[in-house]
Amino acid sequence: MLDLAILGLLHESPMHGYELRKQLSTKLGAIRAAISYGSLYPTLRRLQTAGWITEAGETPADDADVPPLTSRRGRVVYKITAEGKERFQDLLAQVGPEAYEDAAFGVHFAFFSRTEVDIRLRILEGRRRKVEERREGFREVLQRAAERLDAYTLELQRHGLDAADREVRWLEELIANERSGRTPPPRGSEGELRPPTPRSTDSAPPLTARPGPDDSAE
Amino acid sequence: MLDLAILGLLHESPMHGYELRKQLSTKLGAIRAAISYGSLYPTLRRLQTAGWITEAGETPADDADVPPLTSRRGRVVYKITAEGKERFQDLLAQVGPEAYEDAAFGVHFAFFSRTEVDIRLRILEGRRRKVEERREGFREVLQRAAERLDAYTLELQRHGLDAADREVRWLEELIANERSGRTPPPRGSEGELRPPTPRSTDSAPPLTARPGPDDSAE
DNA sequence: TAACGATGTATCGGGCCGATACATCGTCCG
DNA sequence: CGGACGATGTATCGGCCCGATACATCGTTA
Repeated sequence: MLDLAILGLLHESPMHGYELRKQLSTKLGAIRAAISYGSLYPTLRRLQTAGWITEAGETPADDADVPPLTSRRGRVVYKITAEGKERFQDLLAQVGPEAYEDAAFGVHFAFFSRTEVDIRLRILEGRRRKVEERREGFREVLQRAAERLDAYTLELQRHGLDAADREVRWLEELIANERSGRTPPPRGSEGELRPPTPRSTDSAPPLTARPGPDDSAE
Repeated sequence: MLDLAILGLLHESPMHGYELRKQLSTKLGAIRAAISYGSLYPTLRRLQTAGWITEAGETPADDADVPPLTSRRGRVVYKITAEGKERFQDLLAQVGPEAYEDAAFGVHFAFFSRTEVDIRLRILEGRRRKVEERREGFREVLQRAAERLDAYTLELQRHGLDAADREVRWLEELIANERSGRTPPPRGSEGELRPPTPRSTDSAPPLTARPGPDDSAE
């Protein structure tokens, strides 16, 4: 899961660990909290061993007189290899039930611009089914066991029901949009394809509900 | 975190592992996915070693003639000890920054009926602050870096922004309610907005946004 | 009678997190 | 001038928790 995210980012441009973490945090911020270095560095080493990425020696811009004082800085820049790109495509297209999980779904979604439209649809629909099941679970609890639970637990259930319901509707919009052929920018061109932007300053944007964690998730 | 949840459930009544897992799933369903046995059983053993819980031997209802054929079934019922109850209260009142995390917040919330009002308020406010920060993060990304991100990533950000925004409002309602002295969550006051069946078959219940998980991004 | 799904306990490998350590750099402030 | 601080940067370690797996019993269904 981290593999996919890291390969995806390095596919866009070479980077060192720290930068990688920052970009992951903003790109996947809606999905999972900032990824820990305790995950990041071991994963980088694993990817390197597997041959998906390599170190790309920082190109020190070479200065002839200053160097002796501070020994070469420890900045390690990674870049993706040809095998890494293949691996990335494999992972992208690998649509198992895990891809509908909160975090994994988010990562797949974040790289949708690099994904074929039919894969996108399969993932969105799988995710929808999963969230629908979740939602029905909440409904059942609320209808059948309401009197056996305390007020706060019930509130939590309503909370969950509403979130699931919203996410289903969000997914439905996205699915409809994909089917209509009007898909967001294919790649490389990030000119504004969304002139209307109906939600910029709005207090209550249309879509949503939270995949994360979720949660952890988690 | 699991400790708190397990002690809380066993505080209500003795139970065996399987049952514990089921109850946790419904009680915390909005927060985290079903807890794994790979977490549950080791945790139970840890709690037992610490003396917070004990085995309460299943009271086999004793039959004199049937036993020899099948050796005693392996059902292990656990019950909380006096020390366990103390521990539970300690954990409940322990309001560190961790308690504002998605999963931990959910667990604390689920046991709010056993928590003092002032603790409840502190947790709700801490959580609110945390989610507000999250929300501002999304806003900044959307305002300052919108043109550097692809359409799907942007959609994810809006998603997150909306969810965070909703959760903040949810928390605000809960906080206001706590302060008003009307301890348990309100319910019923929002009825007039949509007269027939507030949320049973309705597509859009009132509150929410999702605390759980992580995310997870699994 | 065989298959299946629910109930039930348990372990193992591995992913990921939080805490921590350490080092450099620029800036702010006394 | 010097020290504190925060951002940048790499890295490890202990531990929580998950998913997969194994195994066993029971009742229902085919």
